[in-house]
Order: sequence, then structure tokens, then C-alpha cells
Amino acid sequence: MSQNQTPLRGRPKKLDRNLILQSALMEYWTKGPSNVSINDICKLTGASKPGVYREFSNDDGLKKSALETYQTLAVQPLLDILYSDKPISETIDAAISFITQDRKSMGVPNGCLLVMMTAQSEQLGSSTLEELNRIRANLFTAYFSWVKRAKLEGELSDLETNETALYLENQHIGAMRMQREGISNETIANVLNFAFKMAFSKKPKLLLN
Amino acid sequence: MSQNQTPLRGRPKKLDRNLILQSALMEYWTKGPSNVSINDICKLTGASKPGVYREFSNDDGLKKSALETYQTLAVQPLLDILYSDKPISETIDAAISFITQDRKSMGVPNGCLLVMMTAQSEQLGSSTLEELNRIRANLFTAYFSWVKRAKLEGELSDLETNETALYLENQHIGAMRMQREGISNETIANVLNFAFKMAFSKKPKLLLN
DNA sequence: AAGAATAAATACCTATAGGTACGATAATGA
DNA sequence: TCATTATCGTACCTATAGGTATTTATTCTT
Repeated sequence: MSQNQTPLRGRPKKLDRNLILQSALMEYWTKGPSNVSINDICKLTGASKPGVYREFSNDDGLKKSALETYQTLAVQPLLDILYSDKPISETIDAAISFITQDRKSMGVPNGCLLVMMTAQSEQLGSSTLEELNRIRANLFTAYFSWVKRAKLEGELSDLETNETALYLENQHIGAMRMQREGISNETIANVLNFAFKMAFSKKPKLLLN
Repeated sequence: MSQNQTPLRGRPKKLDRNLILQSALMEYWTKGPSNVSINDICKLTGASKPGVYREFSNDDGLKKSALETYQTLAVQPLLDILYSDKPISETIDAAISFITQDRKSMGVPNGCLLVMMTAQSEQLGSSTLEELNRIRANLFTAYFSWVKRAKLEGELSDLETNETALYLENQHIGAMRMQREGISNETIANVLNFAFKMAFSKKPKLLLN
């Protein structure tokens, strides 16, 4: 976490890696990863362009590093919730609270960087894309194991575990999309609550026809 | 629809508006609207750049026109289904069939241009954005009125009409996302079938806790 | 035949993206 | 003191984006 580990030799480093990383993450998150250039980051942080390239190799490297920061900041907490051993209904509530918490008061942009990057994946470099797929696979696995756990606890759904996980993933992505479009967190929470409880309903529902 | 309506004066038009429109639409749809340049379209169709600009004014104009084509080609059929007066369950099936039909055999790309444009909306010009919002609003209204109709027919859900419509919109977008990511249409249909039937279930479901 | 009107295409423009060459600078070790 | 090591930042490079000035070609009207 600290700036330098080895008491090094040459000219002391002035470049603030952490500042750049934070700024880049916020910019990507707010404006979308494809709408932020290295030049923007330089202007924003006062860093020189070669400095940024020295530190992160290239655009792809910076995006990848920012994405890693995002993972620990915004994805890991959700994984922790999904992997908790609390009853399913509590897990649902915790997940919904986390997803729909007020971003503004936390100084964090609306929406989800994963979702944005996925939507613009054709514009990403290879290492960012790799990282993105890794994180998304982890998240999907978390949904999958959540569903499996629910089944062990007696919750059944009509769908295969895999398909239920896909369904849950859709709800999450949908929530992030709604949030980004300015829909109130209360509305989003209502929709999510409905959608999640559906997936974990105990018995086959009474269907039309 | 025809090339020239008034038997006009000057040098006869060589530029094939329709070819450009079709090519542009397919390119946007396949690669994402931000990953296709006017130059690409020119190379693809053999048109000259000033020719394209004469016809569509600018990049924004071309994208807007392509989006209009998309609307009549891919959105209107869904609107027709949603506004049909068939029983809800039949409407559900029809919508799912339409959404998950095999694109390859129809010579049409996977995914949804509306969804892609929405995801990249910061990179769109004003008139394309306007058109996009118009079409999306129409689609949302269709979902909304579908839900209202279902309620008249005795189908109830826990959610307000507006929130149910948001939920349905999410399922549709989610389906398009899955399709674009290569998930089989059968799986998508299963997920959609589950999600839609949930929204239109007759009674409050048996919930956990 | 002489405009008037329209479309053609080459060759250009500006802005900005990602990326780097290179000389200057600041520390350490001998 | 002087090489060594490593970072600094100005000024540049190439590629490509959107967009256009200009000249030439082809038609209809008078």
C-alpha cells in the first residue's frame, strides 16, 4: 500500500500512483471507461503523460489497475454478502441494501463499472478484458453458490441453478442500469425485492393458464 | 421508399442511400455504434465520404437514420406483440419467441442496438439520443400498458404497475445481453419464461420468511 | 447553346487519441 | 567527486476520427 518499498537509488518518485488510480477509477465510473483519455487523467491529477505510462505501461494497464481497485472497493463487499451464512432472506435484504445504498452521500458514482465495461468491452484492451472476465466469473460463481445454498435450505425454484444464477445476474445489472438512469433507489429496491424473492420462493408459484 | 421522388434537375444521384443505411445498421448492431466510423461505412459501401455527409449531414444523422431503420425492423414487431389483445399467457409466449428467435438463420446480429446505444449514450449525438429516448419511451409505455391490461384481466402482482414495467424492461435487456454474450436461446427462453410468468402470477407468491 | 442546379470525388483540414524520444534532474554508492 | 541509477517532463510521433473546400461531371430549363 505504501509508496516505495525498497529504499531506492535514483531520483525520488514524485508521481502519486494512488491519486492517479483513484482519479481514473472515478472518471471511468462516472463517464464510462471509453470517455476518459490518458490526457484527461494527466490534467486532472497534474501528472505528466510519460509518468503515467511509466507507472501503468499503457491505457490498458491503467484501466486494468483501476478495475482492480473497483473490485476491492465495490465488488468484494457484495461477494461477502452473498457468501455469508445468514438465512437466505437476510442475505437478500443485505444484498438489496448494499446495491441500493445512497451513492451520493458516500461520494461514489451511480451505476456499476463492471456493467459499463462489459457494455463497452470491444473498446477494452486485453488485460483489462481479462480482469473483467475474471471478476464477472467470480460474481457469477457467487450467485451460483447462493442458489445452491438456498436449495439446500429448502428453497426451490422452477429453474436450474445455472439459469437462476443468470436470472439473478440480470436483476443486479438491471438495478445498476436503473440507478445510472436516475431511477430512485426506493423504486429499485422494490423491483429487486420482488425479483429476488421470486427466485427464492419456496413453492412453485400459481401460474396463469 | 424509392430513390428519387421528384424527377430532379442536376446530376443524377449515384449514391445508394439504402445500401448505406443497411450497412451502417448492421455494422452498428454487430460491433457497437461507437466502433464504426464513417470511413468504415465508406469503405464498406464504396461511397465517398462527402457523399455520405451530403445524405446524412453528419455522424449523428447517420446513426439516427440507422436507428430509425432498426425501430421498424426490430422494435415495432415487439410492440405489436405487446399491444395485441391475445390472452396474457399467449402474449408472453409470443414475446419470448420473438426475443429468442434464432438470429443467425435470419441474417441478423445477436443483441439489441437499443441496449448498446443506451450503454454508450454518452458517445452519441443529440439527434440520435433523442430518437433513442423516443423509442425507449415507446417500448416502456408498451410494457406499462401490458401490465395494466394484465391487471384488468385479473393478474395481480405485488408491484406497482410502473415498477412491474421496469422489471419487465430489465428482463428484456437482460435477455439481449445474454444473447450477445453467446448464451443459448434455449437458456434465455427459460430464464425469460420464469421471469415473465413471475411478474404475471395470479396470487401473491409463497415467500420465504 | 448557356446558364442553373445538383451530385461526384480527391484531397485536404483540425482535433485528439495512444504512445515515446530524449535531455534534464535528483538521489545513492564508491 | 563522479559514475550509477532512476524518475522527470517537454516536445514530439503516428493514426484516425469527424468534417469540408474545391473542382469536375451530368442533367434539366430557358
